[in-house]
Amino acid sequence: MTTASNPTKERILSAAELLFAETGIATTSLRRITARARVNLAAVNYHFGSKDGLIDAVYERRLGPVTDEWLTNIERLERQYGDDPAPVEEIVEAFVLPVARLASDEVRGGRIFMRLLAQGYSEARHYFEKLFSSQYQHVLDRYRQALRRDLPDVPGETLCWRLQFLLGALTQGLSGGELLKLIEGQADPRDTERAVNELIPFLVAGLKAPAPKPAEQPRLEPAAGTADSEGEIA
Amino acid sequence: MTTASNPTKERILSAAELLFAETGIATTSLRRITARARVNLAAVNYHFGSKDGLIDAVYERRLGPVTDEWLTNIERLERQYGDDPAPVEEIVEAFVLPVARLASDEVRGGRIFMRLLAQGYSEARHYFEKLFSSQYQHVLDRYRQALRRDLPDVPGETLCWRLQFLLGALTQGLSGGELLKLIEGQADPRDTERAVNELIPFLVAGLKAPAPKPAEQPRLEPAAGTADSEGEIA
DNA sequence: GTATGATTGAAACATCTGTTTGAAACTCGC
DNA sequence: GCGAGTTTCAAACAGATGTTTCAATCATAC
Repeated sequence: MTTASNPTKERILSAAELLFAETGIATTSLRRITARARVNLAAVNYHFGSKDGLIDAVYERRLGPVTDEWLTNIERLERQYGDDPAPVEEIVEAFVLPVARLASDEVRGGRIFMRLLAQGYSEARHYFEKLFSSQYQHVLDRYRQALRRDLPDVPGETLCWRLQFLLGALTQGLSGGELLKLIEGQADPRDTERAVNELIPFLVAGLKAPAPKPAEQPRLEPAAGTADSEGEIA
Repeated sequence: MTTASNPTKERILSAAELLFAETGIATTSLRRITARARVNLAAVNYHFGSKDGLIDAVYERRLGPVTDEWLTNIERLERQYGDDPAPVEEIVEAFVLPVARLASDEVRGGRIFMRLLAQGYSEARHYFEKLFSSQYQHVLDRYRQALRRDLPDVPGETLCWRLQFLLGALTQGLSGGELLKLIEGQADPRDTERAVNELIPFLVAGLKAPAPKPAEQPRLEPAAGTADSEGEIA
């Protein structure tokens, strides 16, 4: 009914995903999408209601399986280890692998979507916040609690920060590595298997790091130059 | 001539930066910008030539000082330690602080720009690639080499990957933490000083992590469900 | 075959986009 | 005070955008 049985709907989704990732969501017109999908312009509004509906559908198609896998994995760990803390490595792997699997889904353009995901916070923020608070928050919290049990020396707040860093490194690392190309020609940014192999020790070590000393001295003394005050705008 | 002495130019830049960060670059019209800046519509084309010119100027205004500071810091370290390897902590701090200083520049809306930076790869990619290859690549390489000397056990490629992860965690961590809010209400995402304090141990530990074992078994066996083949689009 | 509902098609809709124009308003040296 | 150069302004420009319309086509059950 919803998938695969309806070819034009899927054609539109794939074309949209590709073009969104290539040139951004806002700058991609429905005409470019429908031309790429070899489908009539009106088909988008017919099948998805509006461009916003299409955007939602593009994200939904990919993110659903990831959430499911996240949930499956954490539940497996909880069952497996009971009240004992699961090893950090396994928790991290349980979190990273579903995303990596998405990124490595070449035939369905997974990596393209990863780039879309990395930019999601900006262009489709309202959708993300809705989606996040309804689904991911819950899952993410399970992972946080699992890590918490395993890292008694890391304060709760610090763990929150580190989860944020983890998410940043994860999306950046799996989104195809535009930056990596620029750092040096060496590593192949398309090698997801390799990316995972590199990511996990990095993240595990970061999570396990000793908690930062509370304050020391403030390191952010005001910058040297440029002291114009810049009037507010009403 | 160029800065501060020309009020409308600065007004446009600030209004554009704010709106770009709030609603994205492509979806922000010149009319919204000029209205916010209380300036005539034609002023943008008069002062910046085009919308693209304005986008460039917005990025340039913030990124110039960061690059300068990056360069200053790495040169100070090179001078200070000579042929000895500088401690990883200091290298990381020398890299993180200029960005953090930018993010904490509340009066000039630095954090807003950080969000813009985090989304920069997608919306202003062409500009970023130009800018990156002309400026950052060079600086980033100095940091990479400094770290390389200090981490002889970490293979070159692995270090490249880790630099990428570092950049991801850095932008995500300093961009105001939309995610952090959602993880849990605890930490204050606006506390840049705190973010730096948390970032540095995390990144240092990640960089120092033992190198990953080459291959093991492939961890990305194809996902369980969803086996529709998804026709290509020509 | 024919009638019913879902889908496609080409064309037009109003609106918004970045940019340009040319006249008015300034600034500043003389 | 005047006039050259810079900056502002309102108005218009051509083009692209998302959406709607309504007839044509398709599939399917009777």
